[in-house]
Amino acid sequence: MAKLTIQRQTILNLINASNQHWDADELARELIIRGHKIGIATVYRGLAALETDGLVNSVQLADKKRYERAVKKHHDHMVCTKCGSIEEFANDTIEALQKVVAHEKGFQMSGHQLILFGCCARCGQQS
Amino acid sequence: MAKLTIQRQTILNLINASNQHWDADELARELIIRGHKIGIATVYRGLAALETDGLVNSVQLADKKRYERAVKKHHDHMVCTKCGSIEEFANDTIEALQKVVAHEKGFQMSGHQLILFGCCARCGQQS
DNA sequence: GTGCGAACGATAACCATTATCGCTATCAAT
DNA sequence: ATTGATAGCGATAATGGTTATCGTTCGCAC
Ligand SMILES: [Mn+2]
Ligand SMILES: [Mn+2]
Ligand SMILES: [Zn+2]
Ligand SMILES: [Zn+2]
Repeated sequence: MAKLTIQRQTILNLINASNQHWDADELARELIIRGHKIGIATVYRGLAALETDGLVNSVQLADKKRYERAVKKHHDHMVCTKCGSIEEFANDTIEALQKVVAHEKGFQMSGHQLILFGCCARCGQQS
Repeated sequence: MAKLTIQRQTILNLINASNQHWDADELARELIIRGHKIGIATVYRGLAALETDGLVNSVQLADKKRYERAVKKHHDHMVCTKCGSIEEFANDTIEALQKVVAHEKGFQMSGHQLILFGCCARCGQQS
C-alpha cells in the first residue's frame, strides 16, 4: 500500500467525483485550474500507485491510458471513432466465455481488455 | 488501392510466409538481414497501406502495433505477460454478443479488440 | 525525352510516458 | 528538538513508437 499523499488524494478525489475517463494530462490541467500545484510526473506516478492499490482503474487505448473510478463494477468500453466518446457496457456471458477460452488453452488469465469501435448513437444519426 | 511497390511486396511476402505478429522494427531488421535495403519510414507507410487494402491485419497492443497475415480468419489474442508470446483464439458466441451489445446501445460497431492477458501454458507451469 | 505524381530514405518532429536528480516532507529513533 | 533514512515531489531530460518533412527517385503517360 503506497502512501496516500496530498497529491494522490487530490487526484483520487477528482476521479471519484466524476464519471469520466481521464488521461494524465487532463487531470494535471484540471488540478492546476482548481489551484492545486502539481507536476505532471507526480500525476503519472500517482495514477500508477493508485491503480496498483486498486483505487482507480484504467483503460489502455491505442494512444494513451485513461483512468476512471474503481468503485464501479467491472465493465468494458465502446469508443466512438468520430467524437471519441466512451460508453460502458457489461455482459456476463462474454466474461464467462473468456475464462472458458483461456482455460481451454491452458492460459491462466489475469485480465482482459475488450473495446468495441464504431459510431455512437449521437454521431451515427447525423453521418 | 495503393500501389504495391517492391518494398511493400517484400513486407507482405515476409508477413505471409510467417505466422508471427510483427512490429515495424522487427520487419525492418529482418528485411535488412535478408539483403533488402528499406527505410523504417517505408515500413511504417507500407504497413499502413497494406492494412488499408486489407492485405495485412494488425493488433494494437499497449505499446506498439503488430501486424500479421490477413489470410487467416478472424480471431482475437491472448498475450502472455511473462514471455510476451501471443496465442490466437476465436469464439463465435463472443463475436455475436458484441454485436448484440453494440446494437442495444445504438452503437454502429465497425470493429473490436479483445485481448486476454495472463500466463501462457509454458510459463504457467514453471512459475 | 519530359513531366507528373506517388513512393522512397534519411532524419527531424511529435507525444505519451518514464527516468533522473536535487530537494523536501514524513516519521521513527535517539 | 535533532538526526537520518526513506518515499515522494517537481522540473526536466530521455525514451521509444510513430508520423511529418523534404529532397530525391521511380514508374508511367504523353
Ligand atoms: Mn469505464
Ligand atoms: Mn493473430
Ligand atoms: Zn460519437
Ligand atoms: Zn508465456
